[in-house]
Amino acid sequence: MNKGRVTVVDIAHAAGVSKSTVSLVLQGSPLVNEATRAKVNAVIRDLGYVYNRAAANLRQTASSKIVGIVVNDLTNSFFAELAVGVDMVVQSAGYVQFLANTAESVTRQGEVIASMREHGISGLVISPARGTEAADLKPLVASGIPVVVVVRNIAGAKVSSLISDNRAGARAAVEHLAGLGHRRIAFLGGFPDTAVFDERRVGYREGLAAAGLEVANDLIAGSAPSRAGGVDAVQRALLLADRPTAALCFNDAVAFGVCDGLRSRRMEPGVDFGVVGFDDVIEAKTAVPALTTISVDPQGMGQRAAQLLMKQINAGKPEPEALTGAVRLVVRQSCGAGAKRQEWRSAV
Amino acid sequence: MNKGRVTVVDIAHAAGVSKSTVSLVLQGSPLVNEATRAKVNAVIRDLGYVYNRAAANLRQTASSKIVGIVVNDLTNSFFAELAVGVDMVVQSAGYVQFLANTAESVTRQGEVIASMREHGISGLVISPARGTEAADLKPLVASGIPVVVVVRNIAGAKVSSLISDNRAGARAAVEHLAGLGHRRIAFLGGFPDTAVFDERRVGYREGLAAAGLEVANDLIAGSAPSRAGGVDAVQRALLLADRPTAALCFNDAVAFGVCDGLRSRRMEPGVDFGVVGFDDVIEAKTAVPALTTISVDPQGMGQRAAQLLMKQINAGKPEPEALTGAVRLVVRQSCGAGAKRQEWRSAV
DNA sequence: TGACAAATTTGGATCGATCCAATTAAGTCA
DNA sequence: TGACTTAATTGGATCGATCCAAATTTGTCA
Repeated sequence: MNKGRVTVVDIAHAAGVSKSTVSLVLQGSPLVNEATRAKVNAVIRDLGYVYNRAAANLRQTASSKIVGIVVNDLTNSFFAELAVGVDMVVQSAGYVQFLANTAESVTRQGEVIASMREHGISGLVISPARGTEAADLKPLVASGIPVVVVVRNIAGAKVSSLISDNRAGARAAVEHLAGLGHRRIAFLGGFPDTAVFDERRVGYREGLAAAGLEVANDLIAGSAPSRAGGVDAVQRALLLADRPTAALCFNDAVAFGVCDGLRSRRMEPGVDFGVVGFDDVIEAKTAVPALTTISVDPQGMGQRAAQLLMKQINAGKPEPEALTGAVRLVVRQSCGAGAKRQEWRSAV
Repeated sequence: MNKGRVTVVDIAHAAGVSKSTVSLVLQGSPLVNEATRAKVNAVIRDLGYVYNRAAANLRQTASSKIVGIVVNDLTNSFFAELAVGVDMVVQSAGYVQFLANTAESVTRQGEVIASMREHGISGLVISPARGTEAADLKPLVASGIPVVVVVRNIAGAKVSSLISDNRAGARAAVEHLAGLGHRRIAFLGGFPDTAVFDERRVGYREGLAAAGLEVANDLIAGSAPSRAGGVDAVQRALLLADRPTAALCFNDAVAFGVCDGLRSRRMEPGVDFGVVGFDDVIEAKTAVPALTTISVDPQGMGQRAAQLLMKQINAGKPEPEALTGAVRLVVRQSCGAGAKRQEWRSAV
């Protein structure tokens, strides 16, 4: 008994052919006679044979049919959806994915990438942890494995990237709020030392400038990019002498927190204060009030990233491409667009 | 050039030793002399050698250091956190995880399990898709691979399971609401054809009985187990002649939807209507009002499931165990416990 | 029927790391 | 120094599937 494991040799023996023939059947070669093919397939089914990919991949000509996906925070539904998008494409291409969560730890990220390399991934989609540098991906890229960076860019890394158009999105949001009559528009939440924060802040400023509004630094209040952070940020903003009447939030989680914070001060989002989020997570649509936000479609983004990766894997030699994901403003209730026109003044 | 790939033989040649010695160094054997070990390690670093796990696993004595995790809906943050919990344990045990999302498709689930088998996983944690039968896992268990089923049980499958104590949780929630003075308590949301729904409904009935309340079937309103489903379910419940004044919801997502639905009818959750969720997802704590719910701790559950799996992998022969996860009632605002005592009557 | 082409089948070498038995080097002691 | 133990190293076989060149069978036509 070979530990219960059935191999090509066992199949060959039982079917009365050579292992080479069995191998040809396995890969659906047209060289093999229909009658033998049928017989071999029957034996395969009878013996409960399981193909051993690891053994096949040993030949250097073969590729592993495994891709890695590394995300910085899977508990954030944005990234969970991103992973689902990748999974969909990867699965239908006959690949499987190694998924690892780094929880924003560059150390752990290094470990999982090393482990994935040892397991022979043929490509990697990564949403890097905060503080990731080009050097962290260097060995991977050097060995010719295609890498697609999503969501957060890494300066100087010679890899493909798929980043959503944060600047244009933020700008559109601010212009929309200005169009509704708001004069004091805050930018709430997010860690100021990240590239994404930077891009959105630039867009925020552009939007203000385009609307002929003054840019005041006290209207920018960073925080953790979470619901709790949003509560915190809006509370600080409301302490200002000259209060904002609306806010663009770093992301949807922050925006929900801002709504919570407003309510705890007896202000109703979309009525007493305009709120715009960023990302358009699934809950944005069904929340009350429904969240006006910049739609990024994380699942679609995951799909595009995976498609790009697949293209590069098949191409053999990866040619870095930098794509930007289109974003669009989705107007719902939280910005107050439906409410009757009024002058937005700081309530006392 | 071997396609740039560095192997043990290359290392051996460069270090002036045999491949056997290199292999011993790789596995940290005490048999090798310190001086040679140092030299070999230096060469390994210099040449940028990457260990090839697939090749090593080819020997039948070795195990793959890969586990699979299959979830039915990764976009649901409950399962995303479960996956994170599994990932934590698995990573620190030096394993990597194949993660696949089935989106409740039994067909896809079958495909991914087959694919994982071909890649030689040494264990599987699975939250099965709706409609999964014992037969779907049969070949896997037959080949001696440990399987841990989480969240949803599969009748008749000879595998280990880790299911949270749905009955006790639901019962505690209902007794709590009854203790607050509620007489008409609804059970909202969830698909009625699932085991989890069944268990929670049993607990709901037990709770009503224990409080001496009548069990009325019209107070049970199923729906999709999502935020949108919650909105829908509460709206139907409020159309009843004899309206409920509180509800136990199938899960937290439904509970949030119920809050949304109440607000859209100008009722405030925790004031005009008592709401209790199930699962205790991260947002439950920070939502406004904070959600009273049954805490299941999905991340901890993932960890326990992974630990159980690891134990079985190391044990060699998997001995099926059925564990139930403890749950506890977390009282926050949405149930109205903080509000001043009053008679709960159906508001007109 | 023999010569030749086309269709099938096959043994052996190969991928990269591990394991075993066997060999060599170093150390100990009478 | 020789006999012996202990430490360190090594060649070859092995895992399971693939690939190649070579062998075998079948088919075609003069």
